[in-house]
Amino acid sequence: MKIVSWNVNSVRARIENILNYIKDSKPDILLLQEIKTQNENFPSEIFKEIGYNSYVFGQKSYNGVAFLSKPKIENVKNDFVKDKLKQSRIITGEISLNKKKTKLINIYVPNGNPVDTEKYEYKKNWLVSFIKKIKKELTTNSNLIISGDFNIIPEDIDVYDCKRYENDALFRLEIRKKYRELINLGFNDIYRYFNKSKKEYTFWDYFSGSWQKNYGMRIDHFLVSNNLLENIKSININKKPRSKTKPSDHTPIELEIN
DNA sequence: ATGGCTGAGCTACTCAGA
Repeated sequence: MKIVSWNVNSVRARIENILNYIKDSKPDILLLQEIKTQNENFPSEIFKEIGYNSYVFGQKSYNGVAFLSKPKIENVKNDFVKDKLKQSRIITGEISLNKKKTKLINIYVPNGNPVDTEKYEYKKNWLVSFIKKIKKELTTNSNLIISGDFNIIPEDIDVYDCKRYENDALFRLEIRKKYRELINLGFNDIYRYFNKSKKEYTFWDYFSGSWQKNYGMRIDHFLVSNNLLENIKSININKKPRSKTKPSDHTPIELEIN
């Protein structure tokens, strides 16, 4: 089973790129973030035509997350954490992996910049609530996949210039510690697990030739619970979509799991 | 290099992204 996470930066502006990507990479399940549209304007019919069910938690203009899936996803919910600002940042559902009932958790973590503002506090509090809920979830379910745009650079090697980002909301030690705290509940950062020292990124901003200069960062992740580690076949950052015309600023990260 | 580039909503310009 191929499960992919991709922050598309607007599903409607990106529709051609998404369809081309699906044709090329044939994911079974796509976790989308930043769809930037309400449920009623999500192009579900277009995806239906190529064999994908849509499960959407949209929002006007900003945020919004969704699943596109060939297999049915059960028990889809958008209330995993209570969002204080009522932003659409999380959608969960259940699939079966090798007879293990598995919860898929698709997240779009707040950016948090600028630091020392209410935006930063919102990110921090969002992560605190999320970790608390994951801890609770683990008491009844050991098969969890958390994936999406975390807006967290885990380590120095995950950004082109760590000095420049040390006081940024994506890289501040306080935020990275939240990431470690989450992992320490019993997860692995699957990209880093299979690539101990490789420098690869999932995001390059649109400014001043960042893509061409490879000024990027690794902020989109797959955290898989220890119980599912034996099921994993591979993980891959697919840079091709970022090189196309009218790209998202993020590129897909692809997990193969049995 | 706190700039510059892109999308939504809307139709001039602001907000948000990271």
